[in-house]
Amino acid sequence: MNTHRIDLDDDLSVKACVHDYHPHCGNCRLSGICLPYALEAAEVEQLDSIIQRGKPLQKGQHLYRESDGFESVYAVRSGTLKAYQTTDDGREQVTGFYFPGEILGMDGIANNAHASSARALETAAVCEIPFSSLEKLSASMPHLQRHFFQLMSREIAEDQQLITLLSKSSADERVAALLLSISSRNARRRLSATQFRLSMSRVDIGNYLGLTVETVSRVFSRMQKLEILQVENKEIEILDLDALREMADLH
Amino acid sequence: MNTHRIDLDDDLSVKACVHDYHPHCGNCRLSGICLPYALEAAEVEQLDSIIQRGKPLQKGQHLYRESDGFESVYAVRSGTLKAYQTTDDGREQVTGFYFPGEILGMDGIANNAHASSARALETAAVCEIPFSSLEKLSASMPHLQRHFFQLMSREIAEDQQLITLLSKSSADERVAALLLSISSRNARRRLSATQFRLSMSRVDIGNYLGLTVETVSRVFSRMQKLEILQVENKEIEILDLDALREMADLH
DNA sequence: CCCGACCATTGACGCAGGTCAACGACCGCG
DNA sequence: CGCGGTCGTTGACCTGCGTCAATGGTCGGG
Repeated sequence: MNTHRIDLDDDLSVKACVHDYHPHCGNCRLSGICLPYALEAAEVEQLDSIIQRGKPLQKGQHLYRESDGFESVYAVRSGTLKAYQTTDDGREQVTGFYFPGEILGMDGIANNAHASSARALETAAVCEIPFSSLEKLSASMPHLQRHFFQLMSREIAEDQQLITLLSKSSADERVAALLLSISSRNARRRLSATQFRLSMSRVDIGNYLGLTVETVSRVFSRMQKLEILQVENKEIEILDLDALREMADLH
Repeated sequence: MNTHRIDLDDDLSVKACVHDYHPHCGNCRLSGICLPYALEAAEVEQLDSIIQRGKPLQKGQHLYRESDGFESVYAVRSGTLKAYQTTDDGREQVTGFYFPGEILGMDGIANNAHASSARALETAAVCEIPFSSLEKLSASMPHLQRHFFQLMSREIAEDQQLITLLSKSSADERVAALLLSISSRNARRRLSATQFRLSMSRVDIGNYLGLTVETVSRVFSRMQKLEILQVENKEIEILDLDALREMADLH
């Protein structure tokens, strides 16, 4: 079922109790991804103290909506979320998928209002990090400040990667690139880089990549025929990683 | 010729001298765009002291290159720059145009190396802001810290706009959106919102928008025929702003 | 002032991927 | 366990934009 949950629950805080256990950053398996390396225990403790952990989001539930007031950024603890914008004429654009350890909501800082909406693609837990507290804390913790600059910078760099992808690549390249991205993000969390379950629908994939469902489906079929991929509904197995890389790079 | 230069030079610092005049933030006409509003004079002075102003870039000259070590972010003082990435297979992707008052280079923070290259589209002057100094200063100036978070957040939000554009829009919509973007950025600098000179080539426009030169050219011609635009080489006049907006929104 | 290189425009044509349609598979629900 | 709804796949067809090619226009350098 939900392997992330298992990942996270096997090392609970000492404060844990049945209906209100309290996981914290100090023992979170994902801290290597979402926290700066260089933080000292006391600093982690401080950071931990500002973080709020709400009840899990159910599939389809919103974490925040476009134009909601901006209060916090969020770290994904388990599950997957998608961020998306709605254009004036009602079309939807998925701008990103967020996996455990990743941070979302940073596009809301500029105007004190979220520039996108975020909803859970499956049951998901998040850590809420109130931004005003984070700002204050950053001023006294250089590592933390730097880390947030870096996180935002990475988001920019990744968006630019996506821009290039959308602007220059064929359908095959786009799908290949997404699969490789998911693969490497899985690897970072010590999950399989070659076998995983897509938590998003084909519609979402197509939307994200600027393709129609039909095209995404055809690409999957084609890759399966070429024995690059094993597709069984949402279950994906990458059979030939090199071929996939080649596909993503150039035509 | 270069109206920006005139804009900037008519109010020189008292320290000005022939070969080494020293403009500073306190009297820069663009400070409303690139600095936080809430900064006090003494704070501006401090910020000013870390900023370096090199000699102008000539057309085509690089400000930084992809994978150069990351040292600074840059504020455009005059002229225009483009940022672009080069993919493995040699294709180029323009990721942004930067006008006076705008800040570039923030994508380099994540990995301590620039994620894109930046070159001048015409003679341009920039203020170099060493990032390590900026970080230190931010820690003691909450307004400044907040401002930089906001700037980066805005860059993210804008990139996401572009993603939507590339993913969902027709050639007409893309070109219309770019023209409107330039128009409103001009307005912010108190230049004409309806008449301007495109500093970038059709190739760059096409590249940025994920279109070929030919398509860009055809769209311009079509818009001219519809009396939405007056195109005379790089000189653009928007004749019907509403029609252009309509074109950008939906089909 | 002239030349060559580059830039922009326009036309003819082809193709990748969008659109429309039909159908099968899966899944949550009663 | 059967039923309706959503999701995914596949095929046939169509079209917007890319590609190729030819021509004119502009600009910087000698």
